[in-house]
Amino acid sequence: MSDNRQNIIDATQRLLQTHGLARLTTRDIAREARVAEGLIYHHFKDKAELIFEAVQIMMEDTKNVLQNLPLQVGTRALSDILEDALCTIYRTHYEGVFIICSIFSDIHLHKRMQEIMKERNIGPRSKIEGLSVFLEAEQRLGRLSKNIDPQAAARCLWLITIQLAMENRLTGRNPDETQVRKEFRNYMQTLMNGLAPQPTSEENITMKKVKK
Amino acid sequence: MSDNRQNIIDATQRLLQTHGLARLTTRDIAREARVAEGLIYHHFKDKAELIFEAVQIMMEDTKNVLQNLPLQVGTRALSDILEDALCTIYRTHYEGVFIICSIFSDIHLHKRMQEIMKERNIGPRSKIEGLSVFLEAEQRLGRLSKNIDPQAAARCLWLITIQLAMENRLTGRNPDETQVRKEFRNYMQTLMNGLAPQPTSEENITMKKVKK
Amino acid sequence: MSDNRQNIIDATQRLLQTHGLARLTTRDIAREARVAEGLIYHHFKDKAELIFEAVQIMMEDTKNVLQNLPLQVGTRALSDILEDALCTIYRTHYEGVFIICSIFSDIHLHKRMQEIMKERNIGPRSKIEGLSVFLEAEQRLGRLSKNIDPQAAARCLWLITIQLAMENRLTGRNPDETQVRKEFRNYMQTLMNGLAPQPTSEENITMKKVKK
Amino acid sequence: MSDNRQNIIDATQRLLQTHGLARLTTRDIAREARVAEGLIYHHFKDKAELIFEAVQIMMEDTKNVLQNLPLQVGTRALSDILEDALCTIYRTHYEGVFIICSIFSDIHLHKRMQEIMKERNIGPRSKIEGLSVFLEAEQRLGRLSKNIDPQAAARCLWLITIQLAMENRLTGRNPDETQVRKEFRNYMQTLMNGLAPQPTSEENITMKKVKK
DNA sequence: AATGAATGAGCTTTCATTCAT
DNA sequence: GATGAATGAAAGCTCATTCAT
Repeated sequence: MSDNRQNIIDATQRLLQTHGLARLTTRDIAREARVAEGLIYHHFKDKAELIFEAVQIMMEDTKNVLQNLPLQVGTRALSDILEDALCTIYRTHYEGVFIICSIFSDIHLHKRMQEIMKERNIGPRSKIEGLSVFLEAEQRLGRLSKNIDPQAAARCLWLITIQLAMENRLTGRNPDETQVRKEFRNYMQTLMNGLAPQPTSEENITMKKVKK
Repeated sequence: MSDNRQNIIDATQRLLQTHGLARLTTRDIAREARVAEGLIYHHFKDKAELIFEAVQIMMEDTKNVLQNLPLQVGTRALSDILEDALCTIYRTHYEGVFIICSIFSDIHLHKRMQEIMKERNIGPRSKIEGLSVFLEAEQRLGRLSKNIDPQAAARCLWLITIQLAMENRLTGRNPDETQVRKEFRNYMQTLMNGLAPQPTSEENITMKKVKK
Repeated sequence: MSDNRQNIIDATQRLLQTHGLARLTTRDIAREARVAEGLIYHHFKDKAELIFEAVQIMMEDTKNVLQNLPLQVGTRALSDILEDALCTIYRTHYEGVFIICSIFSDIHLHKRMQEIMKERNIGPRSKIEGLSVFLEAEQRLGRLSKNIDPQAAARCLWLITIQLAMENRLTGRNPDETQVRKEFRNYMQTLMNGLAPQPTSEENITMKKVKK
Repeated sequence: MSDNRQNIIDATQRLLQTHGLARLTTRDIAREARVAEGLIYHHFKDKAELIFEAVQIMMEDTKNVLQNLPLQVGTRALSDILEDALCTIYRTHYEGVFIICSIFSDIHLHKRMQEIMKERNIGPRSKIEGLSVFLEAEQRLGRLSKNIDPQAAARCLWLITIQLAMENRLTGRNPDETQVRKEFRNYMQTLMNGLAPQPTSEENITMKKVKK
């Protein structure tokens, strides 16, 4: 006894993640879900409704994952926590990048999604929020510079994961977590030290380097 | 006497911005350009090449700004130069984000685009290159920290503008230039100072602030 | 209750024989079979696969005759067995020469056909094989010269029927079976005796003639 | 000063020989002839007329080549003369096989060609005639078995070259003359000795073998 | 005579959707 | 609920032909 409605939604999600919306056909969905093509129209009014359902569920999932992130404030070395967080965000985006792009490619879909996102408060802002709150807390603990704006910082970190996820997805690579982690460390070094020239003596820089 | 090649490109741009890629058909393009459908294939090898051409022209502004960036090394306050550049990039991407994402949402189209880019020796990197070269020069002038990797920094700046463009599009907002500029300044401050807490005395920070 | 798959194949055969491949369109096939054009692609991967299927069925007779040939080894006069077989091959090829040549006239189609044959492990050789095996058996029985290469001989016989079919089609003639049979006998005599002058006495030749 | 009319015909012939009729476009012809596409319609009523002209000229050429063959009766070793002749026929067919097949693929073209061939007495029969006459003469000289029918023999030889030409053209191979010659010798051995078992003593066979 | 941009009908193929079973 | 054969509109693309220059 299988819940075919759910099967179809799951199959749609899987195909959206791996192949995108542009070439997503009802035939492929039916094959992936191991049901007849006609059954789709028994459970959903049309293809658009099915896609809409699938995307919505994916977005809720992503939101939940990210909102549970900042429970770890002060528990471990900051860089470790951040790395973990970024890896989670990376994974989420690696899975969702095709969908996000797809929504932009269809003005109809885009408009409807905008409405939904407003209603349910799902959106990039709301997701970054979790990271931002976490950084603010760490800042209060003195583990982050008092000069930075936590929101802006959260965004910078956020962006890097998106970029990496898109690049890897589109080039067909799927590096394992250790590799991803290594790349993040590289970017984070730049972000932590800042772009501005250091006004202090040479020792300072050396010290920093030693620290890491 | 009409240049139909240009007509077709213009029509494509118009339709991309108003309806998105998903609903873009050669039939519609021909109708919009008031030419026969077959003419498209006289001037372009296939639909992908036409889209490529349209996107290239849309990105012209960004290209020009970034290629001319190295000429401004050391001319004005670093933050001013960067702000101007980022604003232009932002604007172009705000206009074009629909189209760029669309291409990413269709694996077939994306592959064909990469082929065309190879044929013509154009790469997405080439745009960031200008920014990267500029940052390196500024670094040599001592206006940027010696600890940063100019390439990584260029990427961070680049990403921020794209992300901002996407986010505003996704949420349906269209802030005017002063607002955009303000937001950039916020990000850049974070990037310049770095996330890490300053190990030196309070004066240091004050000095930095004064400098800007 | 109609088997539309078969309808489509039948319609294809009819159109191939009456109009040739050059003017064969999927539209016409669908109309002839009284089905929707799209149905063709439900039952066949592409137009080439449909044509392949149609040709296969047309060649069925030849296949059966040749595969059953080894069962007749030594049962009747060798020349009778061969004549029967060649007549069937002739007939099939007279019907099918248009189509076979058509496939050779389109490089794309020809390549696709070879792909399909590879997929299904079918080869044109396999038909000649039956003839070749038969000749080898007869050779062991002493009813064929020990000096000949059964494969080369099989090929010669095979070619003669095809050539005759092509020539008659090309010149617009359609001789009845007795005429065809007579012509084959003529060829076979030449093949059996060989072109080389007989080095032995006159009696020899007389003996041969008596034998047949 | 160039005769563009002839240029176009020549280009058409070249393309027909190498690529066949099925994908022959006026655009390709114009490019091959280095003229504008429109010029074709200045010199020929339509594409069909051009093709017709080109094919006709090719057929006349072939006819001439083959009718001059049997002037060498008795001049050299029989096998040498035959080998030379077969090589010429082979070459002609290697060049013409696509055309022959193409004519079969279009019933319209086929019917018109049939008419023309009748009018001008060009056809496979008339071409084989030359070979047949030659064999008859050699038979009278005692260099061929008195038992064979020269016409049937001519056909057998003829067929072999066609078959080899088709096979090589379609598999994309173009073996040089020595290779072709070697293969012919193999077939000719079978044809010369005949398929029938040798009724004479064992020595005879040995003698034959020694002879070769 | 020569050009090549422009036309538009027609091609193969795709795919969301329907419907008899 | 479930199937999958069947539909037909529309997609990208080809190509013989025309025509202003």
